[in-house]
Amino acid sequence: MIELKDKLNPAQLEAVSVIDGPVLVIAGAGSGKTRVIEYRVLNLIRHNIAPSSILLLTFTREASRRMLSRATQHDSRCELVDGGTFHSFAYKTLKKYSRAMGMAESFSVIDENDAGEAIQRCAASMGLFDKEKRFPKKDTLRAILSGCINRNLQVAAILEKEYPDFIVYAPEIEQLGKKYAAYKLERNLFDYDDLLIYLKLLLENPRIRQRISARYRYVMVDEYQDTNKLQADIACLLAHGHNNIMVVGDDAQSIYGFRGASHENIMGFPTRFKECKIIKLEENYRSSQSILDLANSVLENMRNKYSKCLVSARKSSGDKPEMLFFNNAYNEAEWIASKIKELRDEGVHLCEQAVLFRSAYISIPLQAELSKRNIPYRVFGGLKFYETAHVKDLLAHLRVISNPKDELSWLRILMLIPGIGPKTADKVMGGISINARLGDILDKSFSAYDKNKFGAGLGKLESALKSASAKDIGVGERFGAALDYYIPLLKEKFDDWSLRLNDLETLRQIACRYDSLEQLLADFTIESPEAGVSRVDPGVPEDERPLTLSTIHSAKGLEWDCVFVLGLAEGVLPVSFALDDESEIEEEHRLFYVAVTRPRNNLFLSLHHEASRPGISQFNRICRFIDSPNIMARLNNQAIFEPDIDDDEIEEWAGAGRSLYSKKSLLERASGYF
DNA sequence: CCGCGGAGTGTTTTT
DNA sequence: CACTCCGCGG
Repeated sequence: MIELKDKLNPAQLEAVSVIDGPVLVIAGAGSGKTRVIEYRVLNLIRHNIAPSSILLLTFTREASRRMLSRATQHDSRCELVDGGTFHSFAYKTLKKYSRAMGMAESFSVIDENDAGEAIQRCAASMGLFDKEKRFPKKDTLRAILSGCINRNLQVAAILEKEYPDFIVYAPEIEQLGKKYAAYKLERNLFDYDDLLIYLKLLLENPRIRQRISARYRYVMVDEYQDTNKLQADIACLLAHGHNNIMVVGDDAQSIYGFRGASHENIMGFPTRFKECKIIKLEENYRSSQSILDLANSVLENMRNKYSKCLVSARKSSGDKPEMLFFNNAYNEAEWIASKIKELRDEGVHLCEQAVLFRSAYISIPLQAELSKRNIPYRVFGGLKFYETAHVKDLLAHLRVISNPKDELSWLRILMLIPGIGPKTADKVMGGISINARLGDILDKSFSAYDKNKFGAGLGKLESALKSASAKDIGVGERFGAALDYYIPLLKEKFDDWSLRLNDLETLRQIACRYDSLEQLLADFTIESPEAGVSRVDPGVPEDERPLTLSTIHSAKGLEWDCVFVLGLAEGVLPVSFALDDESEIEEEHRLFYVAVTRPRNNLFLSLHHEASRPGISQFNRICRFIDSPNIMARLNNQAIFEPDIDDDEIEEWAGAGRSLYSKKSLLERASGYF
């Protein structure tokens, strides 16, 4: 039996030992936050609290899985703890109470793309695009409406702040929001925001709330600094009956402001729960003192003063972080790839190294270089597997089986049929009464078009959907039926169909593991699996696991021995869109802080002079968060890499379409004299 | 009315 | 580059 006091420092032990009542844990980077949650779960269970009455809400499913699997190693009962993201918890709970709420029993969760599509249809039906051609586009409309919900603001307030050009359209956009809400309800569609809205609504009913909070007697929320108003309300409602709520977070690591996260949540927690115990964890177990010195200097430079100073628990000060400058993205990629190899040869496994960046596109030259050198890697963040066209196409066929009212998926699959475009799809859709059952739709609505030129295509779809929706077959078989039908269309639609077919085969393997089609579809939207790799397989030995490439956002809460942060130039980090807004710059600054606090031993910061992409301006100045004396003093080597190149190499560059400067940057420089 | 090709536009971070 | 929008030929 593990003695908690042997494993924890006094502050951690205090947090872990609390059984009842509200607790706020302010946990600096690397201060053992994960450890606190892990042992607190264990401690609760040792006090004979039923594991199933503990609820652990985290930001990613991966995070909750990680914490629970560690706790489970100490005590197998920990496996029964309920956990997940706010969105997945909302889905699960709403599913259970949907009838009580007066909604359909089964519903589909739609992603942002589909949400945009739905909004466009609503706006079009209201004639909003006819009157004014300057009316915002669907993605902007979606962002505005979602902003209202996640930031708890009126349409006019969002417009004023973010889209001043569109202020005149406030009344129309408000109407659109109502129309869109009705559209989704009629068709059993929930977008990400609806999951939270309706969960909150559910919890506002006293009887249901009592029931749910009796079920979850102990609530824990990780990364509380990144919750928005709606999520904080949900957490508080859950704790309403018993006040047994522990929230853990670090205001200096708040990086989801764009999604409505508000530091007021974590700051206001003691006001919301008057008896709340506040525990601060400041001792850092992760990084060497040299890295922490840098991190502390970063904190010092922030406008918002975070009362924090990380102290290393480790003895040696370690290597100073390095700052590297490169002429172009290719030099940078080459250098990093060879350094990674070098470190691996010195015994740092690839899985103990990571490369972090602000935006996914920054990593593309590096990905090419890694592939060239046969260094295996995994990419987190950026484009999602389930968002690719072929995956969405295939899933749409399954979605209409699961929810025949899903107009968006119907339109998608109808338009795949040769000869059917938007107009015809709409017409066929009109024949599909939104109250109809799948069998009726297939039997009645489709046969009307037998004589049309696309009748044969429709017929094939009909029989495919019939076999995919047959009774008493497994999810894998349904998937297979849809895939058989889709393959010819896939080949027709994409030149690179064989790669895409591979993806779909992988997907089929995943589908086979599910008992419920609805759950499969929900998981894909709410907790997207990574491309190809479902999870880190514990069977794979450490030295064969791949390198991690990740956005800084997706790297939150994780750590590695050795971390590279690339693209540290103005306009990349901080991103160009943030440059004229002080609070957004602050968030970029915190993002930089998150990045530098990931490594245990080695940190390499780098930038290249030319970020050339069509349509994007050039960024040549070093990131402002580094460009200050107290930061520079913490960095080593500041070497400027301008490797000698010979004529052959210049030839090679020209052949590969590379150049030192883009046309645009040449022009900028030339005109800079005037 | 479909679907193709060309022009034009705007590029973040995540559930 | 990737995506949308527009105009034209079939």
